[in-house]
Amino acid sequence: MNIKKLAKKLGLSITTVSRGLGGYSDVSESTRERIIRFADKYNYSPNPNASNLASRKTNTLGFVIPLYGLNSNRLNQASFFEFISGMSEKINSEKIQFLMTFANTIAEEKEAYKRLIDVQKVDKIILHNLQKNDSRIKLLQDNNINFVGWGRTQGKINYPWVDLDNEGSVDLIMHYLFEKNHRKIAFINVNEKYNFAFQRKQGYVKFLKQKKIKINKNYYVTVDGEDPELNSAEIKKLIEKNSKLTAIICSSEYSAAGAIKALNELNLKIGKDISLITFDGFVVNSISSPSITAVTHDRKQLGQKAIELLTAKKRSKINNYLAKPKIIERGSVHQVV
Amino acid sequence: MNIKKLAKKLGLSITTVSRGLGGYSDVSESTRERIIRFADKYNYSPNPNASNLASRKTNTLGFVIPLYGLNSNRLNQASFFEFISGMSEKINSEKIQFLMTFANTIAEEKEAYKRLIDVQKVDKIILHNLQKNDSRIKLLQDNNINFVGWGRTQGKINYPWVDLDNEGSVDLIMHYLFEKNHRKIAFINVNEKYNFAFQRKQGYVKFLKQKKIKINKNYYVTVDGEDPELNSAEIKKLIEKNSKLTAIICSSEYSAAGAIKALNELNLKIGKDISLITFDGFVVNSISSPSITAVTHDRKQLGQKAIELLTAKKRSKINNYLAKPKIIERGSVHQVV
DNA sequence: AGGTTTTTCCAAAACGTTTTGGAAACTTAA
DNA sequence: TTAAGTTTCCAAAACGTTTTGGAAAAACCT
Repeated sequence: MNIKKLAKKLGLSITTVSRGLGGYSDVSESTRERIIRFADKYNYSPNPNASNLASRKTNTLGFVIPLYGLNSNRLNQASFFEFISGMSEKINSEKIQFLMTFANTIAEEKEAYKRLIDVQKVDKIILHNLQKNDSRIKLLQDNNINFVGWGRTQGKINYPWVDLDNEGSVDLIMHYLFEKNHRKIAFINVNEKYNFAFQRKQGYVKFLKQKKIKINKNYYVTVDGEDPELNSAEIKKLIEKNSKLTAIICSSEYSAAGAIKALNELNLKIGKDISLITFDGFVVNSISSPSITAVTHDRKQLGQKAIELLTAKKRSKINNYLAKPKIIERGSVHQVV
Repeated sequence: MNIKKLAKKLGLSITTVSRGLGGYSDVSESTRERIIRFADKYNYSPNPNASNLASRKTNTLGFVIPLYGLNSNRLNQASFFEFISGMSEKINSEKIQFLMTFANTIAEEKEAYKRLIDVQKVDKIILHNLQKNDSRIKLLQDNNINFVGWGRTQGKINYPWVDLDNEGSVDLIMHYLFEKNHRKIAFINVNEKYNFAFQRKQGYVKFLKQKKIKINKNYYVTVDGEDPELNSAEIKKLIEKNSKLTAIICSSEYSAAGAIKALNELNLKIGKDISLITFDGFVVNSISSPSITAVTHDRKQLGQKAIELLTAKKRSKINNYLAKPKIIERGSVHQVV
């Protein structure tokens, strides 16, 4: 079934059928309804290749998943599912094609974006894991690609984005811990080249400054996900060195896992001898006992918003969305006496 | 840049350029090289929409990820990444478009397949989570879709597939445990409607029969991923009831997590008081201390093989691939004295 | 040299849409 | 009643490829 046959069955021109389905005002309401009824009946739906070709668009959204660095560890990959499945829902209601691709190295990632643009001819992209100064933005703008960032940069460039409230999250956590009388709080962050990590550090630093507490450099460390053994060891060292520590904040699933392991090995009871609070905790909380208190964002909604911004017709003033952090209390944070 | 402009620059016809890039024998080697050189120079790559339209193919591969039942739990979603990233590598070298979609319910999943076929016009599909008798196979065959199954059914239908060696894996585990003098071995499986779960049970049953050990029905239980609390509770009950148990096999990340939690709560030391061995263990092993011994398959390779079978030109006799299971020893299995 | 085969190229049709620039039919205004 | 405007439709061009059915040129025989 194609538009030609359908037009014949309807006794209409191809043009009218096309415009009718497209919802244009130059076809009367009554015939439009008839067209849609027939399209339904004969299970017609326009060939996307022909449609895209004719309309000089591709209507295709590209998404690159990096599997190196931070995301080389499976624990940290969990959050993608949430985000992507959020996007997916919105994508299905628009008529967008969703193209996903993986990259095992930085080189591959760059290659992947080029491929998406040059070969696959995507005209939309969701950019993520933004660096402080991200060269990809220029690439996309130069190629006139409609994009939304999942994350912000530090540059002055104005572009639509959605993001977690990274600074706010840490602030929220710090307030929460402070109320439970924690004062010696370690923060295990990820590499600050990721802007979200930098923002989280800002939250930590600003809170302490505001409370006029001198920052103890031994309490702050960054770990990447690349070497699992190193991770746990690093954290263990941190805890051993700083015996007065009462709480640990983890910026990734991966470091939370490392922390749990380290604390177990040091025979410190989580939620009793020492407190642990993590970002996300998608995975770790279903394993550890007690479950781990976490700060989370609705990542599914974040994915939905990203698509909304991407497909918004009028470039309205509000071209971004900041998710609200929420603390989910479980059993891993105790009151200091 | 398009083929017309490129042809002009080359002083050749559009046909020759197209056929040259397509590697047809009716363009001489020397001009073909020239064409490719020019294509490279002017960064030309054919518009996939036009190309697919003209060649009456879509060259698009569809993949549906279910997020309900077994896969509603994030722990169990980890294995998808491996498989998909394996596919991805092969997909990039062929010129296939990869379309992914999510489904939160069975109804949505059925809808998703229909959508892929009717609307998105995919002509290739990787089918997975196969049921014992899977109605989707007929749907795909009726619609003349080229597909490869990740998993087998019980029907007699001949179709290309890749799969884990489910029966063999359990057999391998049982031998392994047996050699360490385990005799009271529980098996926490997932719902047997999934054929892979059924196959794993077969492995368990057959081994015990072969060893002439009567099957203790209390030692076998299935848990889905839908209710986290239930999961851990169920497993706890199983352990409490059967105090002679020396080892537990878990058929999913999720039940392994439940088991770890249950054992912790019962104050049983893993790898000392009781042994634990799990399928995959992608996630759990990086958290638990001691790490969990696991049986694994190379899922990345599985994804690669799936694409290989999908794109194989000649339907050769060998249209399937069974991955080899491997036990990765960590610290969670002890010797029974 | 003349005929035959092989190699190398190309013009034109086709794929299934969308969009442009009217034209016909119907309404409204004077 | 007629001119002007509005509504509703459509023919034809365009999008960028692939493929078909030759034709010209070159190579090979005898």
